[in-house]
Amino acid sequence: MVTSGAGSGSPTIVSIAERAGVSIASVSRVLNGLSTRRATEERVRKAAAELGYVPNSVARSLKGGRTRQLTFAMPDIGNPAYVAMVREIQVVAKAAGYRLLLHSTDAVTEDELAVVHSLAERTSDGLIICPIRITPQHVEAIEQASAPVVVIGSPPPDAALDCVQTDSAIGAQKAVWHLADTGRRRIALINGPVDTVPGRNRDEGYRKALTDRGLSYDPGLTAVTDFAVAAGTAAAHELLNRRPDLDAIFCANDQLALGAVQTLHARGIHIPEDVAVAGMDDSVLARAAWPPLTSVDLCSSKRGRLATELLLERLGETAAEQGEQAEPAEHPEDTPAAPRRTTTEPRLVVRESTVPARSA
Amino acid sequence: MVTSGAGSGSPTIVSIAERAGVSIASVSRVLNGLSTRRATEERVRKAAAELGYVPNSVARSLKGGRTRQLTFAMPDIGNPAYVAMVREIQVVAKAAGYRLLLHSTDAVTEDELAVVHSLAERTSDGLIICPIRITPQHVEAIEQASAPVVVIGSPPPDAALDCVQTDSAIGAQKAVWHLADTGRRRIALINGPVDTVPGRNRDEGYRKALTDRGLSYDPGLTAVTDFAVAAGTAAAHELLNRRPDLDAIFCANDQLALGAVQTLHARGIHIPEDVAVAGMDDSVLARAAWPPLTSVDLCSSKRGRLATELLLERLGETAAEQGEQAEPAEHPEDTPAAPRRTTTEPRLVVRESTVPARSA
DNA sequence: GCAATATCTGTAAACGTTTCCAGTAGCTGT
DNA sequence: ACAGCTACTGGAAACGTTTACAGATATTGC
Repeated sequence: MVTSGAGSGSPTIVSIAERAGVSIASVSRVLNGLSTRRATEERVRKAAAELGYVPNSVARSLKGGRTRQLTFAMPDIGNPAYVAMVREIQVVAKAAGYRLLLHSTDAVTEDELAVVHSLAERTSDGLIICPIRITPQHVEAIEQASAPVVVIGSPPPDAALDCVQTDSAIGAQKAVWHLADTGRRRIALINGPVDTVPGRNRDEGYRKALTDRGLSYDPGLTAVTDFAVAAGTAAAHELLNRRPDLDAIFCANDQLALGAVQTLHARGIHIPEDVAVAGMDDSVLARAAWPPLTSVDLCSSKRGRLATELLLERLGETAAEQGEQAEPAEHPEDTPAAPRRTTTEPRLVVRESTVPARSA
Repeated sequence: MVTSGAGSGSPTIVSIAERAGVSIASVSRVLNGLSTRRATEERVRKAAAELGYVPNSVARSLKGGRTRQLTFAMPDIGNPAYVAMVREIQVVAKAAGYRLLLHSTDAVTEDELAVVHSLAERTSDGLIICPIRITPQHVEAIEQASAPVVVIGSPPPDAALDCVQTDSAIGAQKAVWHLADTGRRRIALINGPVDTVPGRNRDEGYRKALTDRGLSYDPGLTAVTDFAVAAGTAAAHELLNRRPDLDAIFCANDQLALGAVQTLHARGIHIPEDVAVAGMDDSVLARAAWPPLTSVDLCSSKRGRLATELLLERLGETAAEQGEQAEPAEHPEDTPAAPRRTTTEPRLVVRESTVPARSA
């Protein structure tokens, strides 16, 4: 019937232009709400509706240089702490009109670097990355990255990176203080790998807290393993064999704590009467356990939100309720914005795994 | 110094062509491994390396019509069953060279339809969607979708959709059989909304199993609420108030079961001696609970994997180890491939929440 | 060394948009 | 009805690739 355009694929701006008898420029303008004569607008809208036109986002990205996609890379989606981040990132990103690309890196450095480098492919407009080991290569790759990157975690202080961190050493300290203050004297530690930032910090906080409370550090009371439930189970067995008199276990995350709890149950040891258990992350697992776990809230959700907001700001999405006066507009063009570090305060959440519930 | 190209943005194929003194066509050919004279290849590679060239995936997508992105849309990333799917989908997609876009729909129909329709934007090459309510609009939208869609779930039998399903009615039946066969007589049900496919199926399986074992259906023993931990806690309280003599609770998923377990603990009721509890999904929560939960494995991971493989096949990625002879190549072009339904078999996993552990 | 061939290379078009620029049509005021 | 202005419109270029085609080299056989 008609000349062309109706042919094969989905309708484009060209099909609409033909059908409406206008130029593609006019179609584009109508569709983007630029001022147009009433008659033109109506014909274009009609044609677009009849054809069921939907703009091609790839073409739009190519022209506009923005994909409206963000990437989140984390070590392990099996860890509820990261799930909490994903959820929050998704919400904020979606609200700002961005889609979310997900990467699981298994905490493998090469994979993490690959994700950073892949920004050069222009597949997404920005990256939130959550590395548990931060090498000089990480820092360099991120500093050189071809799109904004926000790190969730704690890079070395001299690294000029945007990041959202939490002081998990203090978090660990708070947990151990709490254990000591509720009368525990032989407090064990089940930690993740100490060559990771979280592992190192937890170790540091644990030791400091012991000193603070006049307890001595005893290597026999510590175990180092992976951040996972099964690892917690095994480590707890080992510790109990070695030191049957321990009266508390502080675990570097909730997964480890859950594992430890299983071991204690299996051995008929009462929580918290015989042994108290505390975890970190305050993830859903802390509430899922029995007894509910005392845990240090490291603000996963909040960090996810803050990271996303910071990233959006770097992307020039004036982060709406920024509260501050809109001053920083005067950027001398070549000065990169000063890296910003945001810190959240860890918070101890006490539950029945360390303190018996008062009977009802 | 040089004429042009070095200017602003990242290096393109044009910059390389200039630097190497060849045409952009040659650059493209070298970079895509097409046959080239040795000298040309070397100069191009050298120039590309010096400039740190990375191909622009958006431009590539526009030309090629493929984005190498898949989308996964699920109701709630807080549910570990979906997390299991995400993880598996990620792995398979990544192995095939696809990135993964994530959508959380909160099980809101409009959001789900929007995701399906957004395929027309060509943002991703295919979609895996996991709706818990499947309306005629869903079916129609998916049938008309402008890219392949695989449903994880159970659309009505007459819907011509690719899907990966599991018979959760039978799953529920198996769980209730097990409870009855271990001596329980007053078996309660905590279900999710019955206007969802999973809710309806669980209800059906529960009733069938009761009949099978000569138990009568008692509305006073059932509660309907949301698929969430807090909902499980509340529902269990309600049921126990109403029927203090119940001796088992079958829960429509692990989150509800976990909630129920909390309630039982809080009331000092012993599991499984006084009341047995069974859940569904066999998620990490089932192992996290104490006592570990008997649960019906609905194959979340496997369904995620199968769905992704099916989707990749629809995308023409010859799914490698397909085993079959490569016959179906002869497609008469207009016949759409016959919709395929894959079903996984639910499997009961018995743990201590229904059967006391034999003492060691 | 020459023709015939095989191999490689460059030009240009295409993918679907947005946007600059110049031109044209429509208004306004008289 | 006309000048002058504004408001809209169409042509064309651009974003960074891939690829068909034709044209240019290099290779081979004698």
